[in-house]
Amino acid sequence: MADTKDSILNASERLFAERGFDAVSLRAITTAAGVNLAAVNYHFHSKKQLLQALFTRGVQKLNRKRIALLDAYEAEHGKGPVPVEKLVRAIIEPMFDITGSLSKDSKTFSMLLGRMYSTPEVRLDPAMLSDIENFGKRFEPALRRALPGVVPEDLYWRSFFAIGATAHTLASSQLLQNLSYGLCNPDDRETTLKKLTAFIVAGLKAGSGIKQKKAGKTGTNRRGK
Amino acid sequence: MADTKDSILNASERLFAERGFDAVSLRAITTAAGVNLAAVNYHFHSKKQLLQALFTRGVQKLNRKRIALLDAYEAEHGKGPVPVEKLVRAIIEPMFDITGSLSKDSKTFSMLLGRMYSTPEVRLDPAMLSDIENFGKRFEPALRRALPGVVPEDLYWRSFFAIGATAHTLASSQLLQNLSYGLCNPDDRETTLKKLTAFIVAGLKAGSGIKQKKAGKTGTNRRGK
DNA sequence: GTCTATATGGGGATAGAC
DNA sequence: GTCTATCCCCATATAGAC
Repeated sequence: MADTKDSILNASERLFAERGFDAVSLRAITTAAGVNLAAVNYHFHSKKQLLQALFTRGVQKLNRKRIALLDAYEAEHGKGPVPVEKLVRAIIEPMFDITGSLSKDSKTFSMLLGRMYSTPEVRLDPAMLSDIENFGKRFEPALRRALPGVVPEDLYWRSFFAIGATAHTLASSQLLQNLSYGLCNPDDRETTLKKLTAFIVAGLKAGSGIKQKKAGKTGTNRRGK
Repeated sequence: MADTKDSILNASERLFAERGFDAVSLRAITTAAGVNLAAVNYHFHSKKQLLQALFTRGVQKLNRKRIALLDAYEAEHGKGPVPVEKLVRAIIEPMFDITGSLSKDSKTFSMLLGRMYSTPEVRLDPAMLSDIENFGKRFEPALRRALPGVVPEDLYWRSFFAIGATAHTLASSQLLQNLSYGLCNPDDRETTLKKLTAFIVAGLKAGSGIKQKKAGKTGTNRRGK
């Protein structure tokens, strides 16, 4: 049985993901976790630091899985570059996998993660920072090799956009079902992953075949200005 | 001159965008607006409905501009389809333009809009709904024509991802500056637009038809399931 | 480590004079 | 329409017994 601390983490992960940080009171958390109200402040010192701990735990789990996938792919491809498709997959797939500790709801932390990017309450603590650095050190070179035609600046831009698409998918996938009049089913994990990966890969590769979009040649993209 | 109601709208637009809905008190709003505390409830009945009004006002402004742009592009292209690039541009560009009523800060509503998608407090009121419908009725056919190779289901998926990329850019562009160690400058509006448009267009077109994306050796795009 | 009880403060909303 | 004063609730956080 999870001890008090873990119960709190698991309950708050779910609640924050569902309702957002401000909308969830400590009372709601402790009730859901079956622990005493004062336990949160005893174990985490404050509500903010609880959120902090939550993210740190989640991001670490996440990056461990990502790097494991990358390791596998790199082994598979020997000295050649790992194709972009697989790199994107390695980064994104774990975000749709994380089960927190509740086996029934598979998307709790992912939803929370989707919210994180627009959650100013979260500050990067040292543990999380070093974790993110490790992640970057592993994936950046791999991406560079896989996309030799994309200059570093663009690689940042595009990765940033990719994060946005992913975060939005994690946080608001329900919206898609409405917008598409039921045509798209975001609860189908594998389909979602496939569509998202295809979109991101295309965006990352954009125009990397032949022409650069720098001033000079206008190529197919005529800007009427 | 802005009357009380508008002062409240403008002040709250800025504050909500900067700090988020819950983090901004009515007292902060009325102080910033230079009006009395009770004025908010007098004019908007509640804090939630203030947010509502804010979104309705913003979305209407936004869609008016978008449709005007589309009109212009369609006139320009006669009976032929408007290229995807321009459609994307017509949708996205106004989001980076909106100045609210504060001439000095150009991104207030846009940032707020970026947050909206993960803001459960917002419910679509009738005015906003009909507005969004008009928007869809104008742009959906145009997109279909511009992307004949993309099945409707995928068009929804991809538009959804595009929204995510855009929202993220609007809401957290500051993040990019850090992630890229200063290499990318998200305050440069025109560059941001160009990069974002290129990314989205590539994602929308992904694997459609023949004419684009030859990424050399990794171009093994196994389609079909 | 866990609980009860409480301190302390801020929040949204309103009543009612002007 | 605008203001003052206030109500009342609910939040986080802590003190101190067990």
